[in-house]
Amino acid sequence: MSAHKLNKADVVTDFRRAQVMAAARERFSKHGLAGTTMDGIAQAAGVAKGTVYLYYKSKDDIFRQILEEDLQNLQDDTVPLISGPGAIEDKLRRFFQGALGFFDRKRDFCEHALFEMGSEVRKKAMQRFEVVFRLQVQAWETLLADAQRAGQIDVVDPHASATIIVGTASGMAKQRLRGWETGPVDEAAAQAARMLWKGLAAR
Amino acid sequence: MSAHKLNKADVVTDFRRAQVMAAARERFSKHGLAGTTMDGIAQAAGVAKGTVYLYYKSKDDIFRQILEEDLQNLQDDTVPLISGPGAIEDKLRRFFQGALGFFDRKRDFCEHALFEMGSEVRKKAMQRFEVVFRLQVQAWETLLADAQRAGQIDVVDPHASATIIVGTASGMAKQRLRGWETGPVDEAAAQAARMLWKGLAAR
Amino acid sequence: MSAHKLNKADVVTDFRRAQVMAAARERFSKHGLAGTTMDGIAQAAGVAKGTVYLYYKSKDDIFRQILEEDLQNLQDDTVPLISGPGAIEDKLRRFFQGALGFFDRKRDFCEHALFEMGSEVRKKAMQRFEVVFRLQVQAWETLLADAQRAGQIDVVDPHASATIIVGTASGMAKQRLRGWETGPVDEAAAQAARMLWKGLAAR
Amino acid sequence: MSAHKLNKADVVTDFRRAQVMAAARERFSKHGLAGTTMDGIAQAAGVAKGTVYLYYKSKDDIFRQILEEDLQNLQDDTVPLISGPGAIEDKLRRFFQGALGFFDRKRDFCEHALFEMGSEVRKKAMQRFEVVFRLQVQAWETLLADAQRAGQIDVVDPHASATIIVGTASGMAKQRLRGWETGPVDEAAAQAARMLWKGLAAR
DNA sequence: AATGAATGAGGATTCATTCAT
DNA sequence: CATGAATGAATCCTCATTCAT
Repeated sequence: MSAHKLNKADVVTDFRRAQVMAAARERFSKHGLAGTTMDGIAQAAGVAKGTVYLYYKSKDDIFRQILEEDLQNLQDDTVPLISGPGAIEDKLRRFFQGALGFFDRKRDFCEHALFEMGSEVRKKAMQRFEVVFRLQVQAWETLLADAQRAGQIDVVDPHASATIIVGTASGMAKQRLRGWETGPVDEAAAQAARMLWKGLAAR
Repeated sequence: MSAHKLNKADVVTDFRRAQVMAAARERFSKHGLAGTTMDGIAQAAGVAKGTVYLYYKSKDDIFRQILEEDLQNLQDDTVPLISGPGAIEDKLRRFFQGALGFFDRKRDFCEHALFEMGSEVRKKAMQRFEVVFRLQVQAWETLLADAQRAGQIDVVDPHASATIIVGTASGMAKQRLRGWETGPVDEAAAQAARMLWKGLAAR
Repeated sequence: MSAHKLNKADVVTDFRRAQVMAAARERFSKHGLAGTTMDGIAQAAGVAKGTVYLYYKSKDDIFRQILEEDLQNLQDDTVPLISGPGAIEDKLRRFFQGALGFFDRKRDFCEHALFEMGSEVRKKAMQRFEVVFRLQVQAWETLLADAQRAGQIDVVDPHASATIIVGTASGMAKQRLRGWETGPVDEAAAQAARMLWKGLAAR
Repeated sequence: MSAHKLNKADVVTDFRRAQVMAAARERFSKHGLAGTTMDGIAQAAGVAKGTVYLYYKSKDDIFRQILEEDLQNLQDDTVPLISGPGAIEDKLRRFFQGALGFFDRKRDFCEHALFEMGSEVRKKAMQRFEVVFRLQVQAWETLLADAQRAGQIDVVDPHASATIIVGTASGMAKQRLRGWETGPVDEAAAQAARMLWKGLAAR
């Protein structure tokens, strides 16, 4: 009875939070963390500056929450499929699609935000980032070790290979983030997957 | 013997510039661009605030010069060896060594600095970064195309492969930058080189 | 009754602007443009430094607005009466009253401010000043030329005479500004008017 | 033996002082008091900054001395001729020539400097200015009173008339200083003299 | 005497945060 | 709940002056 009952106050609260978050995302994307002002966020959100503080403790608080949301998305877009069903080569391709696609979508925000925070915030953010990274590596490592035992591939060091896979995805994502490579995500993902698969499968 | 005769003033100037730059590097590494104050730099350098301005025009100026120095190093550490003599597999290994080693050495500074600048500075820095990136990709692409023609390897798309090589190096560097992977540089480089080489050489 | 209905915000804004402007006027008068600090203005206005910036963009902005207000006053006090109705001798007297009286009232501010601004501001201010000057000369010139045609006076060069009238007023104003002459405005105006009138009317 | 014997040190000292003063005059003219830096003066003088301090105590000191020199010139150009021999109308003309010509020559410097100083310096400068002013008025007043007694003219109040004469000169000088009037000095002086003379001589 | 590197006080401006309405 | 005026700490940069060489 209570779990799904949202009273008007809750609805308004959710709406305001989303409204502010969207505005903040836009400003962070355009001007970076330091370059974004609470005035700017409030203005973009169409509310008064004081109102922002009703929903978020501070500028850092907003930033942290945007980051958390995005990293959760990245995790969801890349980790589950590794341990799911399917051929390894296929998973490789879909993994690259997920990672590259994510950063393609978040381009503007990531360009500024991922590395621009004060030491406190950055530490937290990096810890959260590390979680996603480790989950990705772990999932690949498990998969590769299993495949190795099953004689499907011949890798000496599953962990190192997993690290390389994840590193490649992240490095390619950065290139696309900067606009240095601009081809379609699917094609880039396919080529990376093919090349790494050959590297893994070759005797 | 006379061409490089430095008078005392020059020596002092060089010394001060280095002194300030070292101090700035330390502060940028610890606190990021926005978090570093000119007061802090001056204090760390053991000089008065005004003295810093005798050697650098502004905070951004210091930052830019550190960046330029570092990126030139990165370029020197990675590009020439690709077009130099040697076997491809060997070059792959040395390329990864250069890139990973560079970021290992610059860890603290890079952690903050590479992406944290105001939009003006960032734009410039990114352009400079892009130059190094393109030089790396270009060198690999040429090498791969040549090897392809010589029948040494079988790559469908030299540009895509070059991009993947460079992306892998950068992605692995970031992992090490963050401290998520900490093994010896040479080993990581060797494994990445071996895997990519198999991916390239496999029929 | 409704057209000029001011809501409370407007009233407060007007009050603050006036409050800051009055404080600034006082400081500029006492310490000149360069010698006046925003801290000083804020303190004199009894508000925080940041508050000053809510109402004026910069120190120069405040200065410019004070100047504009004063110059508009000077213009209103001297130009209209010249082309209005009345005898020339009477207009001369009232013109001197207007000009001398104006500077008597603004003594402190003018003492510093009229000439003390940075080259940018000064240029603008001088252009505005020139406008008032030209309006005064023009008005006198027209009047004298008309009177000449009507045979009331005998001036060879209406422009030169107009320039002398305006110059005399400004020169006498400066003397009073500096406190070098201190008699009543009306008397000084009357004497100048009488002397110039004799100079104009004499055959 | 000692009065006219300048040893080498004195010559150098005089040379340096003049060198610095000329440089300072140029900078003050171009950039105003606040806008002129000791660096700029030293550079323009072709000496090191420290050297400037060997010859002048401070920036204000330089400024004061330039001012003193100029005001002495103004005095010499205007006061003696009033009490010298000649017809009043002629003296009027030469007085205007002296005053207007002086400011024509010093245009650049005066434009900035006369009113731009900090309260201490200004006070001193204005006192010195007042001396010249009073000398001018006094000289005219004496002359007019004498002429009055001699029945040459008919002025009710010699002091007021003297004040007007001096005020007119100063006001016209300012107009020319600003570039609002640009005709030849002699012509402007002649016209002003003629008009004031008619004002004085008319019954 | 001459130098110019070093100093550091001083000032304009920004902006996250608070709080009275 | 919402507002936005007010705050003032924080920071970059300038430049007159000093002093060791």
